Amino acid sequence: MKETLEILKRNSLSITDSRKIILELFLKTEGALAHADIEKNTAVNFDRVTVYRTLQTFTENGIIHQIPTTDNTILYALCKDKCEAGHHHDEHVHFVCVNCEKTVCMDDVVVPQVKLPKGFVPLQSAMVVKGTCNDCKN
Amino acid sequence: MKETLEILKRNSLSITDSRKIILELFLKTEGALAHADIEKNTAVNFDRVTVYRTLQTFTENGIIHQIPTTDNTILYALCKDKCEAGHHHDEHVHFVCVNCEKTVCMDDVVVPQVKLPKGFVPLQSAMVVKGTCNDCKN
DNA sequence: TGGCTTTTGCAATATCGTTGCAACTTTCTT
DNA sequence: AAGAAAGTTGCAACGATATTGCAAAAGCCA
Repeated sequence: MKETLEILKRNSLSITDSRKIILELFLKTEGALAHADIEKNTAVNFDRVTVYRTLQTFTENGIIHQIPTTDNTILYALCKDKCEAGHHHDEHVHFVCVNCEKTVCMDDVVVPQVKLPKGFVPLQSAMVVKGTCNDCKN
Repeated sequence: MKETLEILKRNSLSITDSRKIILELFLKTEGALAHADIEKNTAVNFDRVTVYRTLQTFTENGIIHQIPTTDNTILYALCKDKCEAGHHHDEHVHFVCVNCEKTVCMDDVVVPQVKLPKGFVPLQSAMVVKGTCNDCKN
């Protein structure tokens, strides 16, 4: 995939199998991925450590971002245009479906500003909405 | 502490040492607590398993709620009046200080509604704001 | 108080994430 | 294109975190 290489080059990262394959997995996945999802993926069979380090590298370079969860896992999702420019924001809403358990990024839904008590200075906001997704609304 | 017993009774929970002491810890703590914080607390020295099970019981009964994080831990904080009535919402904003690393509940700051794409039905929202807190603003 | 129910703590196990190090790949230089 | 330098991978070991079964202990109710 051409886009994969472009992204890696743009971030001055060595082109390696694990990076290519894991990045492609993100590119063709709609929702967010947990570390376990990547390991489970049959086509990919890298060492756990490699997956951790790859995710860390991608996060540091603003290629993916982390999504907060309450179940003691970290989810990762691709950053869209804004992030890739280097200015790393993940200020869009994340949606977790209570039925199919998928997490998707709503890139078009911006996290609204809230008015904080005196003395609190906001730097970054994250928002996670739980509910029923598009595919499960029946 | 009288309030401790009231809360346990209201939820039809047996009065045990661990529940009393852990609940009191929440009542006298301003910010959120991680499992580790409770174990570290010198006055409390229960088995890890007991702490896990106590937190689980409290969560199920709407006494405390979980706060999503990106660092692979779960934070717990007391639910205020609204939750205790049985109708479990944790629809207030959580603030994480990037300096002192404390997490506090902003019970007065309500998570705003966002407009979701067609087909997505929201049930519950969580919002975490990172920044500098009241005590660290210097 | 006595008996039933619930909770606790121990032990064992599973999962998750990190670090050091040697072997290997990629990239750079000429 | 070949060798050197730099970066990456995989293994092994470790540490932290979380879960389950079961016997002992504590709480609850009559």
